[in-house]
Amino acid sequence: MSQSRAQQKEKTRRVIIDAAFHLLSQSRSYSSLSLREVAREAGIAPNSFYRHFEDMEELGLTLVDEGGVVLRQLMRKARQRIRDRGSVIRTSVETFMEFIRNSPHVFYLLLRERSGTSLAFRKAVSRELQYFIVELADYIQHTQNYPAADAKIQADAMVALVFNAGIEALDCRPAELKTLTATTVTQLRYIARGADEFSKTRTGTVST
Amino acid sequence: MSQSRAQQKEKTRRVIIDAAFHLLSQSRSYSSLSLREVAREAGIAPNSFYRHFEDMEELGLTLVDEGGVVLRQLMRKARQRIRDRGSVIRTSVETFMEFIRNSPHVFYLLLRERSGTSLAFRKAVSRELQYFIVELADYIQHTQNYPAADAKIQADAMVALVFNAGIEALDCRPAELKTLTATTVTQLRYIARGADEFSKTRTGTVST
DNA sequence: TTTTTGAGTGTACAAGTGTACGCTAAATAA
DNA sequence: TTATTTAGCGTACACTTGTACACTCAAAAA
Repeated sequence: MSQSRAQQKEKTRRVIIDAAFHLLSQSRSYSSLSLREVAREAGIAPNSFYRHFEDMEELGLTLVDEGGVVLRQLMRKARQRIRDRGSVIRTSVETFMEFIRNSPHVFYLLLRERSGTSLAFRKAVSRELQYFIVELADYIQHTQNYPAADAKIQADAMVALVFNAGIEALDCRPAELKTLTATTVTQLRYIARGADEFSKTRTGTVST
Repeated sequence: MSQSRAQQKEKTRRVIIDAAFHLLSQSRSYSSLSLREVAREAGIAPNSFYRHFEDMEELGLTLVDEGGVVLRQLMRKARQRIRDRGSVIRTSVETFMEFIRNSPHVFYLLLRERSGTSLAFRKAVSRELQYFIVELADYIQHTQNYPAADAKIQADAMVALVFNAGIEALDCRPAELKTLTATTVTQLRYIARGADEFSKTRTGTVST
């Protein structure tokens, strides 16, 4: 039992992280959380917080990283499903909607900090989203045989639309969610189809 | 001078509103503003605030309304420009980018409160954006001769993408802004083209 | 004229905040 | 064994917050 000290510390760290995630909700953004509040929720003294994090910003960035892990797990799951039953677009959108329902706290965090007041946060979230975009762009590039740049633009648009749908999903009753999903699927199809047509029609220059 | 009393009140109200807008910035969201801070910026006593607004939420909703006015002015301007020199998509995107540069405070507000913690705010911003979407859908419907529902879906996607570009524009150096604009224009073209193709190919049912 | 109204002020208070400082006690090192 | 390290705590302090209350004094009403 030569590392029980470090183990205990790691455990407390987890408690703090979980407490912070738990406090996030539709009516509570990360920036509105106070250090004392997180400490209270974690069941530790306010000062103990500093044994684990420099300040709230450092904790926040840790949360974003953890959120990124959840996102990548989601991505893997989606890939698996696509292999199982085809239909890239519908499967992706449905998997994402499921994610929002299952891990709303993570989604709140990423969504809000993406356009939040802290540059460090914005960068961190942006970096996590890039994984998604790059991966999707790769997929498009290889299955559709597009130039990498075009695939990236397309993937970027698709992720933006899915995220946008996520925002609307927050205030949706379950019934409306189906419509929203269908709408989003249609929008992604427009993009896929449009990009496809452009790649066929590729003329030298395009007029304004 | 029989209404100088009401005039003075209106004037102070404006000072408060302007003070609040002035405090908004890339590093300052509305929800992080305190009543005292706004009062300080406006040069009035904290208590005087209550002579004009019930609480900070009421002031915030007023700001969103005023932001909506700015947006609609923008829309009118864009329509004029389109009439002058064609090219709907490029003109719209450029006008919007200009708006972000000229009225960043308004954009910060709408952007953040759209996915913020207050339902009232989310609804208010959503309502303002609907003007945009409906107007754009109308345009598409009439110039392209689409069913209203399809046009709405298309317009919705376009506004989402332009807004998304706006988020990225916030952390852009002017040089990158040109690339971003070009990318966004391409994305909107994908949608326009994709929707067009779908409307042509309209078969009975579409498989998953 | 006198009376009433109401925008704006100053004081005050309870509640919450971040964090500095010094301590305890248990795990680890010597 | 003894000495050192360190996670966690309690107290304390200076600060900000929202807002209740009692006032002023000029404009509007009577």
